[in-house]
Amino acid sequence: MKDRKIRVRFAPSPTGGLHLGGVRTVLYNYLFARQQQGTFIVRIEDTDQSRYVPGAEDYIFKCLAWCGLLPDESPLHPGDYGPYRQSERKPLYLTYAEQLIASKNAYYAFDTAEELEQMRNNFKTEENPSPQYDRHTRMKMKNSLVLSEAETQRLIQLNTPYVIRIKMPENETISFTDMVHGEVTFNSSLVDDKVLLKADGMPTYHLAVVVDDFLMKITHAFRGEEWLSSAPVHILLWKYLFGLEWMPQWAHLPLILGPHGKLSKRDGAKYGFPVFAMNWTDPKTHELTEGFYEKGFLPEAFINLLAVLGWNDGTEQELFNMNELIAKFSLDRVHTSGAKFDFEKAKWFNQEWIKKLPASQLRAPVKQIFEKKGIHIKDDPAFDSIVELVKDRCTLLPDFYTQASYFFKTPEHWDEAAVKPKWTVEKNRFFYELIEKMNELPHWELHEIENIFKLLAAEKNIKAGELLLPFRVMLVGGKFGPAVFLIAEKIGKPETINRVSTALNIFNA
RNA sequence: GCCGCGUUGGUCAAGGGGUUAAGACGCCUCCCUUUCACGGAGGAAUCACGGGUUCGAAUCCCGUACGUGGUACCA
Repeated sequence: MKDRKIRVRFAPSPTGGLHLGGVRTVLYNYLFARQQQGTFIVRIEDTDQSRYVPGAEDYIFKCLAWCGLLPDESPLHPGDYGPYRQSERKPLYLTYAEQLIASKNAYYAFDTAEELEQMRNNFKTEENPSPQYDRHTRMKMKNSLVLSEAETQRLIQLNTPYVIRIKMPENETISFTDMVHGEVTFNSSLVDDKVLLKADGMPTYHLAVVVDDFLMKITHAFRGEEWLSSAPVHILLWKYLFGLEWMPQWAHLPLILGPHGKLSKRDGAKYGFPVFAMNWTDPKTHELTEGFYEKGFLPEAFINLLAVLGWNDGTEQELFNMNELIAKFSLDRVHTSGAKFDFEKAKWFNQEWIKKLPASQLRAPVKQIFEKKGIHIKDDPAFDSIVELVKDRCTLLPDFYTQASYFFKTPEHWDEAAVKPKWTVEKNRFFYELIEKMNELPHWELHEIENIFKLLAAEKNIKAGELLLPFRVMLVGGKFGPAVFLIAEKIGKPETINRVSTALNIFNA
């Protein structure tokens, strides 16, 4: 790889939701690009027309926007290396595939799907349950290696569907230095003759990545570890087509695992945690997979938790903002082993970020939750002070609703079980008299309220502590929330009196 | 089956020949708090196994086991 401007790319296939692991790959790309003053590109790998899913591409960009990981070049903001969708680059690939045929590193294959299946069945043994199209079998198939030149040309003239396959060399050692794994070695004899160009004229991933990474001048290529096994194919393609000195440096990132093996949508549904960045509804099955956004995560927290799932800076620091990540991220501290995703820890990150951010930054998303529940916020400064008051009690954004909705509306149910067992006629009388005292109170202010409350309690010879919990349940509905007199002050005199008398009816029923 | 990559508490992890093997999440106990949280103090729990190399191995080497990915005209 020559010395040149850093260019990295995230290359998603628009076939569905954007997975946790996908976002982390984007993130590492982004951090690396920003740190190295490079360019971050998004290229859409839509070469499989049978897997085209409408809406998936828009969805991906929506997720990136929410995460704050916007690319410098993409189909939406093209740079000088477009088009940025592989489907729009289709004519390019044939040229390169034919170049490989000319150099005898690839060949035409005319086998039908049925013939391939037959081959696999014929050669299947106990030791080899999945025979490959490789040096053992290719001479028994229908391809330009066994057919005469004339016959090959004739079939092509006849519009016989064909694919172009790479011809893997025999017994060559292929190795490269991966930025996270170090030296990785393969024997070419063990790799099959992968299809490079499909019968519909579209390239497979293998051809497309190599061609596009070259044409787009990619210098560093990050991808999931599931690609490591096909690295030898890509390395050979680089060697045959463009020269190894132009090949990007590879970084194969460790997988993110679920509770039992690879993390899947199913795990999310089963264990009740999101696996996609944002909600995704499959347009065919209408199946909804939950997203971190809708679950109530802050993008800051989502980015933070993803960054440290497979990387750390070597210190005890766990909370990082984007700028710190850009400054501190380094590939040589990315782990080699997969990490199990722990939703409990993920929630902790969100809670930390809620505590960390000022109310002014929490306001917009929290407000949105209230609006959805039918509570319209008019007074932003007042709302901010309430957000500030309850944020220590919230781990996910919707918690703000349960923790603060009583500031805006009368509770619908009361935790009677917390009060009733210790309810007495004396307490009952206390609260009736409290209503009167509150009514007479000229200045509705925290300390004044507390004062009359305590004086009355002393007068009635009841410990204030005995009365505080019932009072709280009357105002809040349950035994939670900040200081009870503060709540009374905030909701105002008429509403406090209203809630006390409403609750009294219920406690006495 | 074959090939690749991995393996430090339940989970995320630091440590890369000599350490009482950090820290975080979660769990438990206590303190703070007339609620719930926040905060604070403590606790239980670990180097997959077997062989080497070495005065000494979590750390290096080799096996084994296990996990994981690949083995598609999917990415």
